[in-house]
Amino acid sequence: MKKTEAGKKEDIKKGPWKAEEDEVLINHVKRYGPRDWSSIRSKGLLHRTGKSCRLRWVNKLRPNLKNGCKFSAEEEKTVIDLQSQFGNKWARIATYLPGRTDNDVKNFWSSRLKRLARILHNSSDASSSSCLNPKPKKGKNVKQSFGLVEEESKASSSSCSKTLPYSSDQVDEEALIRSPELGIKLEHHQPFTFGTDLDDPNFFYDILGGPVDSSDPLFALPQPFFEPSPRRFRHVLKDDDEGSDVFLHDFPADMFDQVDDQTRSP
DNA sequence: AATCATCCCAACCGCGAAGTA
DNA sequence: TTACTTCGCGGTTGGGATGAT
Repeated sequence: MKKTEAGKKEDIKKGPWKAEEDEVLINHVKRYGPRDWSSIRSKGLLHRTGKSCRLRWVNKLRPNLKNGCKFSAEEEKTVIDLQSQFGNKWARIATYLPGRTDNDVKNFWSSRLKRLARILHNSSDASSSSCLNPKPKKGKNVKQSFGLVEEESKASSSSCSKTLPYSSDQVDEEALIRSPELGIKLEHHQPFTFGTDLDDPNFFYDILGGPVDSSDPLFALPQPFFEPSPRRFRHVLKDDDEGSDVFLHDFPADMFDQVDDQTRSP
C-alpha cells in the first residue's frame, strides 16, 4: 500500500528552504537520481512533500541553472516568440532556454505582462482625461516593458533606441488590446505609435509576439537544449503527437560534481 | 528619511495524467 | 478494470528588494 502525501499533514514543513534541507535533498538525488520524491519524506529525511522537494530541485538545486541572472534580450525574444507559438506551455518553452526553468519563464512572462497591462491601462486613463504626455510614475513604455529598450541601448550605443516618450493620444487602445491570456493582443496592422519606432521592422516583434519575418535568421528559434520526456510533456504530446526523449535521469554521471560548488556559491 | 509603487522570485495550490497494486 | 498514489504543469500569492517621489 502506498503512502499518500496528504496522509501526514501534521508534520509537513512549508516555507523557505534551509541549507541543511537542500543538502539532504541533494544527497538524495545523488544517490537515487531526481525521482522518488515522495520517498524523501517517507524515509524521514525531510518533512517536505515530494512535490515540494521536486520543485526545489528543479527550480533551485539542479545543476547549470542561471539563478539570479536576468533574461538576456535574446532569451526574451525567444520567450516571446515561443509563447506565441506554444501558448503558456512554460515547461516546453523552458527547454529552449538552457539554465532556465518553467518557473523562471512563467515569472518573466507574467511580470512583463503585468507591466504592459499597467502601461496600457495608464495610457487609457490618461487619454480619457485628455491629458497630454502622461507620465506614469514609474512607467515604462510598451517596448521597455519587455525589457528590450535597455538591452538595445546597451547593445548598440550608435543606434538610436529612442526612449519612446509616448503620449496616450497616440494609442488606439481598441486596436491594441485583446488577448487570450491577459486580455492583451497587439494587432500588428493597427495604427500604433509609441514614439518613432514604427520605422523599426522589429518593433512589433519586440512588443509582444511573432517574428516580423520568420525567415530572418535573427528570429530563427533555437533548438531545445534537451528534448522533453514523454511524461514531462504529456499534455503537449497528446496534442501534437511529437516524439519523446529523456530528461533528468539521462544527465551525465558527473553532473553532480558541480552541485556542491553551485549550492555553496551565493 | 519616509513612504509608496513596482519588480522579482520562491514557493504553494489545484488539477489532470501517468503509473501501479 | 478500478482505485489510489505519484508526478508534472500552470496559475497564483506573498514577501523582500529596489527605485521613485
